[in-house]
Amino acid sequence: MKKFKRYLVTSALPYANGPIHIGHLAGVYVPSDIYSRYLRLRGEDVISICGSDEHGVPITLKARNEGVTPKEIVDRYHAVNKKAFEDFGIAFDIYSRTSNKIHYETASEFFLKLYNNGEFTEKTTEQYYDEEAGCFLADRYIMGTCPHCGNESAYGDQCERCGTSLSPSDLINPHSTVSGSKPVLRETLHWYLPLDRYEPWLRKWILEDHKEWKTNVYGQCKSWLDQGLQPRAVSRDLDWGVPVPVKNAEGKVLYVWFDAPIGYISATKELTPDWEKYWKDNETKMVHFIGKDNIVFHCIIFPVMLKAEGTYILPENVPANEFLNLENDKISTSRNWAVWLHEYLEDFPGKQDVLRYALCSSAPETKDNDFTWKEFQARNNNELVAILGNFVNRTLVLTNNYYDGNVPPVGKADPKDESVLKELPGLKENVENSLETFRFREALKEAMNVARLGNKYLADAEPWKVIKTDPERVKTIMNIALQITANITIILEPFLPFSMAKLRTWLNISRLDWNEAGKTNLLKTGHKINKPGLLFEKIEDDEIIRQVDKLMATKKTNESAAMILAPAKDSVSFDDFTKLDLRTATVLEAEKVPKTTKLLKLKIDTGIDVRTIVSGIAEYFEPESLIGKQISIVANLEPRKIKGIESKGMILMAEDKDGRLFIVAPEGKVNNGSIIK
RNA sequence: GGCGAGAUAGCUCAGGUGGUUAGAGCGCAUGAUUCAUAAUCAUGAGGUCGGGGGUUCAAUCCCCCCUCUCGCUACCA
Repeated sequence: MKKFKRYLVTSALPYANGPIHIGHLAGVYVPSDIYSRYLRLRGEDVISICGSDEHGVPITLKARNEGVTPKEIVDRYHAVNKKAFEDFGIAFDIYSRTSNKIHYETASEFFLKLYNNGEFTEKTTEQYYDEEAGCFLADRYIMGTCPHCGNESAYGDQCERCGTSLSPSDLINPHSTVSGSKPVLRETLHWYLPLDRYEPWLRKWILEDHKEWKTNVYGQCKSWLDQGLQPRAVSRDLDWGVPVPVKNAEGKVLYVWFDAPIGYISATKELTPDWEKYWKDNETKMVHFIGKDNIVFHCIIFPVMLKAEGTYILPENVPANEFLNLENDKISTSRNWAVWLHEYLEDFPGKQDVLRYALCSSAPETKDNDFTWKEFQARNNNELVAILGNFVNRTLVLTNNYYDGNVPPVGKADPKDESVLKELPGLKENVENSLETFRFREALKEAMNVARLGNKYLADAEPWKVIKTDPERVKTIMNIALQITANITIILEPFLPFSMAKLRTWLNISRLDWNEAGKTNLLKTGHKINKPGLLFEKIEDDEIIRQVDKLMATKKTNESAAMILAPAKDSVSFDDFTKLDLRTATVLEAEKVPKTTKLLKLKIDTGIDVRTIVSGIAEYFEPESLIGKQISIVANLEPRKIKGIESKGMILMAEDKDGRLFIVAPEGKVNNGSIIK
């Protein structure tokens, strides 16, 4: 394996429109922190970079909703998250933010360099424009009626009620959320990064040179490359972000995906004048810690940017994790289904390491994983308390009882002692190998094996028995148990920094270098240790019940929450109503439209004719079950081609809160073609 | 529908190159033990490796088909 002189560790920049939750931690920040703490402990030159990602449309929207400026939003969450990370012991060397001046400069320079090198293509497209407010509108700024579910407050990119993804042109009665006026299409110029130009290079760099990447990462990249890459716009019409630094670009900013990863660079610049050493020297190993939603940006787009710029190094690895669920349900900010870091820190003061441990032991490394409070409790009580805390406690208590806290001398080691001591270097190596291949769960398990080894040793050697018959022998036993304890302070340090700091004060030692691990003379004979406390406390059922209840309350709130009903529509004249030709009809044939998930092709008898309707209902109805069913239709809707099939009309359905569809039909059998009025 | 990832013990997961009897932690059962926060240590039970075909002397692993979960994507008048 190539040896590197220094390390640059980046962690995905959290988006500054909400607080950090356990999903972020398990996927990104806990692993990256363990990794960088381990490297520091080994004495490597390593910097760990993170910061708030503060641009983009969602922040401007949230600001608008709350009637504050975007700056106020990002200031708020930057402060909350920065503090939460600090309190939790995520030891970034810098937690910067993309609204900093240095970032504007860095991002502008980066853009200009690519611009001047002719790396961009320009394209004029039609975008929606608000004539009253005098600005272009991002999709999110356009609202209208969802053509799918009738929700009148659907956004131009998505209807929040039925989850359908939309484009602004889909909306019925679109209006700008800025001024309320009707948006018009207007031409606008944007710059594009032609990813396709770099496809051959990417194929080699990833598919051939980085076969060691995690299968989920590698597979996803391959999938993108095989589908063929498209040029991607690097600018947007928006007033919140880094302005595009060229002429005739008023009102245009760098698209947030372009701007955000450059945040890693500007944060490094802010941290050290030596930043180029980390970004431009082949002897630096760069590692991006991210979640799986970010794979394409960090493995394809950002590398293309760096490559196009020409002077930067590329990541050696991108250990993306999958997602963490919470109590069997997807973590969701909008549904408040999460364990928020700042709340955890309040509810469980001093228990940072417990959460670090629980999240690392069940990190979603190879597939989505589920966090439950019951498991959290079990990890604490059965592992941290019972195995680690207990071993440390019995060793320190015995030492204090027998020797008044002085480390006793080692006598002649018997074969049992020697075999135990010989295991230490092996365990240390196991942890190293696992960490260096980004298997954090495995690394933690191996690290805990040191404590297991200690417990087993004590049980076998039985110093509390031997003390009655051979006190000299007990000195050796306790010395060895103490050396194991000292090893624990090193090997578990990257995972449990708070507890190991505590343990060091009890052992009365300062922090030891990783390379000391495995040695059996870390504590000198006669060294005086302090009175210990408890390393971990049991977590009782009531604390867990309280947390689960909190979540159940959330669930109840969500379930009982009234369906978000579309507001009443403007009244229409009777004449307008009579323009609609609503009729009864009967389904004659029904089949799935090939290569679609939702579409059914129906042949129906409308009384006046037999026609074909394509309808997006396949997820809720078996085709056969519809045959013979009476339905209601809009008979005079403009025909439209869907997946190449001409659809003449629309079937009326009632949609429940959860998206389930129900046929709207006459109560009794009536003739096909009967008018509905 | 397409693409990617996954499905292994009650739970969470290993199983790098196909090769004895498929492993670990937690949980469970039994025994030992009492220095320790009812902690520890030992032993054990527990598996149709999602289902079905195929290749092979040999398949958890390779190939094909299917089912289910997650993500990306297409589709919704």
